[in-house]
Parts: sequence; structure tokens; C-alpha cells
Amino acid sequence: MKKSYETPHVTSDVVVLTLIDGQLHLLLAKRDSASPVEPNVWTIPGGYVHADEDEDLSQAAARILRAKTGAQVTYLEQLYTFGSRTRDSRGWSVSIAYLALVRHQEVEGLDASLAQWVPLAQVRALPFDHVEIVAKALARVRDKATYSSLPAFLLPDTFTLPELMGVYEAVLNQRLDQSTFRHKVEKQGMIRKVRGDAKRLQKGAGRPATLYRLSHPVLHNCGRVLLTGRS
Amino acid sequence: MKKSYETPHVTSDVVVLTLIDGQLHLLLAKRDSASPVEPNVWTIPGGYVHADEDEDLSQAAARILRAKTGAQVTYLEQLYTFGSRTRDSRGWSVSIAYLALVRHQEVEGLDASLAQWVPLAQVRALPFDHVEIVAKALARVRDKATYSSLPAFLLPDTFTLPELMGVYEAVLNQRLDQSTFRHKVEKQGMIRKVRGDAKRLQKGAGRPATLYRLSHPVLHNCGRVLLTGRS
DNA sequence: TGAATAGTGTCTATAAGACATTATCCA
DNA sequence: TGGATAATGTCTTATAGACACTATTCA
Repeated sequence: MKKSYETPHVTSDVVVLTLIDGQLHLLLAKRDSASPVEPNVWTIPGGYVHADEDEDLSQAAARILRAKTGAQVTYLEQLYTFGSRTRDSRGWSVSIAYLALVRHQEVEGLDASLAQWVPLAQVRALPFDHVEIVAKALARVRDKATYSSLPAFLLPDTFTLPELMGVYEAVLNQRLDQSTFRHKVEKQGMIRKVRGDAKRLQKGAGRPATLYRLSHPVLHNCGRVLLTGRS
Repeated sequence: MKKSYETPHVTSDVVVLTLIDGQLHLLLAKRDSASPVEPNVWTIPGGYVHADEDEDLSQAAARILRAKTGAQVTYLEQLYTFGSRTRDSRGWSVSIAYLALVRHQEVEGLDASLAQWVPLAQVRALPFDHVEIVAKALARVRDKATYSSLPAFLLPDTFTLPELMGVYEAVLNQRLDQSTFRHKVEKQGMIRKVRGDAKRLQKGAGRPATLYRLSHPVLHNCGRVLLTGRS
């Protein structure tokens, strides 16, 4: 029953983002030197879906990610599926792209000869259609930042309000108003104070910030909010 | 280089929606009697991606749709990709699902022995994970209805404001307020009056409605609007 | 005490929602 | 003229956005 002639290759590519020094960074991995196409080129991690190992698509993406980094993923979502005759010179190819957010602090022992973080703003040429994939990922993150808690998954478990606002600003590439941001975040019930430890952990001067954590351990949609311009 | 052992099947399934008598309807097609799984069962149209015929995924979806119906598609968007070891008893299977909207008036010559419209509300059991796919499609349509012109693609090229509001109500399954709806739609610049032909085309009594068309021929996002409850 | 950062209060413009009113057709 | 449908107007309340102010720390 199954067609014996050419059938598409099935792969998965993962856009992994993290926050380093208040800036979004993208994980690039070095392609296998034995690959018939683009060997040794740096790009986003990817690989074939393994029918024998993987239970489903998200597990395939998770496996690919694990293989390249020991990164604990705090957020993983299917992004889009790219497929055409021409996107890979080896033939008709399908890539189920995923978006992953990780906490930079939790990623340990990245082998710099295999995987590196680069500032997202500095990413230029990538092989295949990977620039398009990364662009789609950024668009998705920006969109969700306007109505959900998604950017918080780039922060540690507990964080301060200024830190939270900082991630939103980094993701949206736009300044936000302190007061408006607080009002919205509180009204939505997106975060809650962490009792006890109001102790400060950083900075030189200024009033110590209160610690918060997400009210919900998973993504929380809260209507269209948090978008505030400022000159 | 290419793995010679088991590779996932690559298919595409299309959720086709239309509006009949103010109600959302789903297109079901009868599966091939020669299929090794679920022969002769009615479900959403689907088929293998053909590496030899199709240029890319959206063209594969369009081809599958054309094969089952002569339907002119007014809106086509990739929905989600479902893939796992167990979703198809034939083995590891990937389905790139698409959402299509068509104008019922423009669909001609549907062979009732091959394809039929059924009210979406009455759809119960479907084979494979197709219930999940349809649910995802409905969720997508509802979500986009709250901030875009998407439901208008279920209407003819020109339409009246009450008709437009009707589609939104059908999609959202919720009554809307006349006045609020008009204000929002106009302010967004989503539609524009069709000059000349203010002539009425239907109904028995009452003031004739103005004809409009979409300002933009493609999907228009307008911020989060149009959601108004009413007792 | 003053610089620096965190957090709160307040005012205004705008938008949403509910509902009442007017407009225009047909029988 | 009255019923029916379309279109508009108005009022109230909620929210966004801007900005000023207070609070708490360190040097």
C-alpha cells in the first residue's frame, strides 16, 4: 500500500531562545562533519524524526534538543511545519519546527565546539530556510508576549517585577511603562508574591525588589495586555 | 546517508468549513474502499503528500482538497502537525493539518457519494485523531474571530453588516451587540461600503441593508475586538 | 543626605458595553 | 400605518497610558 517511490524526509528543527544579560540569544549548533549537505555549518539544532525511538513529534524535538545541549527546557511548543521540494537539496523535505525557551542559568556544560549562544539580533545568514524559521519563532514569541506569561519562562523560578518587565521589553524590543505594567500583571493574577524572602540578591543601591513567581506553572493567557509604548 | 529503515508516513488532512443557513458545516469525504485502514469511513479529506507532484505543503493540501471537491478555497492556513507512532495503525505517521474556508455558494457539483457537508455541531466520532484535528480547527477559527476578519471569508464577496455579524455569532457561538459590532468594525477599517448597489437582495420587510466588502482581500488583524456578550 | 532603584497614586483620553432612538423598507 | 429590519446616538463604566509622587536601600 505504501508508495515505494520517493517519500519526503521528516525532520525537526528547534529554535532555542534564552536570555543572557537582558538580551535574547539563539542557540546554534555545528552540523555534523559527515553530513552530505552544509557540513560543519552553524545553525539551529535539527535532525531526523526517528520512527524507532520517538513516540511523537514533541518527543522527537526534545530528543534532538537533548542531543545538542543538556538544556532543561522550560517551554516547548510546536511552531510551524516547513515542507517543500526545494528547501533541502537532498530532496522533498518536511521539518516540523519547534520553539523552545530555556533558562540560561540552568544550562550547564555547553560544549563550545558543538553549541553556542549568539545574540539573536546578530544572526544573519543560516543555511536552508532556517532564517525564516527563526523569524517565525521571534514573531510567535512577540505575539504571545502581548497576551501571555510566555516571556517569564526565560526567567528563573522566582523573579522581581523589574526583571519581569525587562524580559518583556527585551522580547518586544520596546520600552514599557512601569506603572501600567504592574497594574496589568497584578490585575491578571499572573504572578504572586513569594513570602518570606524579600531579601535582595543583586544590584548596588536602591530599594530592594519583591520576589514573585508565576501563579500558574504553565502558559497563562490574559487577554491582550502589557503592550505599552513610551517615548 | 538517508536512513533505510522505517521512516514516517507524510500525509495532510484538511478541515474544510463553510456556512450553510447561518450554521458552520464541516466537509466529510468517504475514504477509499481499497484503503487498508478505515475503508469507506466518512472523515475529513486527507491523503499522502506526493513528493513527485507537490511543490510544497500548502500545494499538497490544495491538491487533496481539489481531488475531493471542486471547492474554490477562499482561505487556507496551516493548522498544526500531528505525528506519533500510534495515530495510524499503519505505523509512524505525520499529518500536516490545514484549515480551509470556502463559500458554500461557490461549491458546485459535490458528489454526494464522495463528499458531504455536515453541521459541525453534530460531528461525533471520526477515525484516527481526526476529532482532535477538527477541535483544533474550531479553536483556531474562534480565536481569530476575536481579532480578525477571518469569518468574513465564509461570506460572499459582498455582504451586509447584519450578515457579517451573523457569521461572527455563528463562529463564536455567542450573541453580539449590534451597535458595538458596527462601531468596532468601522473603526478598524475592516470593511468598506460598496457604492452604487445599495439595492436589497433578500428578506421580506425592513430597511434595506448596505452592502460592504472587505477593505483588504486577505486576513486583516485588528487588535482584540468584536467580542461582546449579551444576555 | 543624595543617588538609585522599587513601588504607588492620579488624571485623562479612549474604548467597551448596554440600551434607547431614529431610519427605511414592505404589506 | 404598523411591523420588521437596519442604522445611529447616548450614557456609564472600565481600562490604557502618561506621569508625578512616595518608599527603601546603599554609599
